Amino acid sequence: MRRSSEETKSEILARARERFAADGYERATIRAVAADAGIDPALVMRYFGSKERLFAAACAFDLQLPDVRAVPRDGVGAALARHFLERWEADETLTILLRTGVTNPAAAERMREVYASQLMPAAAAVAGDTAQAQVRVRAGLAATQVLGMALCRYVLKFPPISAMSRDEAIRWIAPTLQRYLAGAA
Amino acid sequence: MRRSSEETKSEILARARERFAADGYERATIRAVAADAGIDPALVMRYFGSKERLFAAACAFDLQLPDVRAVPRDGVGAALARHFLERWEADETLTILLRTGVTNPAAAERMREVYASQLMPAAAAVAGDTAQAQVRVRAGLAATQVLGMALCRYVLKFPPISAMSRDEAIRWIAPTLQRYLAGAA
DNA sequence: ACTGTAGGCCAACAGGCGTTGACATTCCAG
DNA sequence: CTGGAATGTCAACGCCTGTTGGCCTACAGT
Repeated sequence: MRRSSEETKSEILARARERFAADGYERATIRAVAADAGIDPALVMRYFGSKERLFAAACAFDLQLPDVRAVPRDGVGAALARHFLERWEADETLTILLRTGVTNPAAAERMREVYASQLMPAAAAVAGDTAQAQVRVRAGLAATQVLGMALCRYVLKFPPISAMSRDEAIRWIAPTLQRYLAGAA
Repeated sequence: MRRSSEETKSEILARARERFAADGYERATIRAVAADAGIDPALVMRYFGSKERLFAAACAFDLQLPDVRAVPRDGVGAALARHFLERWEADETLTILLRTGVTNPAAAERMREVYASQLMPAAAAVAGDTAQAQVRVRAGLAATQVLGMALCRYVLKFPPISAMSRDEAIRWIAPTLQRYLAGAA
């Protein structure tokens, strides 16, 4: 009995996050996660039940969006751009979602949930009393630019995009987000 | 001897494209492709040598970008937006690249090649005599918006984005592409 | 000191995968 | 009519996967 149950459990979770983020769902194997954690694969099953449930635990996720009503209306684009890039680099959860969401239906569903429950309300706060349908479109458009930037920068690693500084990336996409969220229709 | 060698070969290729586009690289199995084509898996190997070479054949790809010098300078954003969406819906090759590029290094490399050899020249033509590094950044930024739109619309299927008409999508992202390619730095 | 239990390991399973080589069938050339 | 390519099938291989059940082993409570 080396470690406490909770310690091993969180160790497994940490290694699983790394693997899912690096390899995607299919290529991230339970055996590899177990090897990274220095334990037997059977233990992973004991603690998480199945690969699918391990995955679900690994991508529990909060965007942690700030209250957009606290920033000046013409600064929401820049504020969101900065927040997203920082959030992306803070831990690997968003990379997991992006890498796995493209082939794994459950992960894609999770991304739609994050969009609906976390991004939508922020867009609604910016929009004020605009029609609901219009707000959903605007939030979706913001998602296309944010996810596209993340895809090219962190996953596909397009040289000019992954090489540019965070501030420069923010400077470029902030006006785009500003227009999508608060600009003319 | 039912069909000619070339017929079956292209039948295999067509079914392989469908599978790769729908499932990504790992989940698209040679056995499934063969079953779709109504033949034996061994035949796929005979004609393509390995799964990797089948994949390479399946994503041979030409963006078919129009000559941007033929469109007015303030219309390049709209022209490219329209071209990309039409190109995306014309066949499944771009979806293959996007679905597999996220987990498969070879596919990611292929995407970087497409960016460098096909998108870059177009951006250079728009930019005129701007510095090369600046052009690469601008082409990369355009890629973030185009790929982000495709990701949300065709792969993740974010409801408001996948439901909007092609023209509406073009109307929204055209100004973004315009600014990235030809706007102020 | 003894025992129950929690933490961990081992070996094996059933199934799917890419890949291979030997065999069958069909067609065309001589 | 016959032989040899061309086209296609079959069965099996070795490997890796998620998953399971039984077996250790070290600690905690009495």
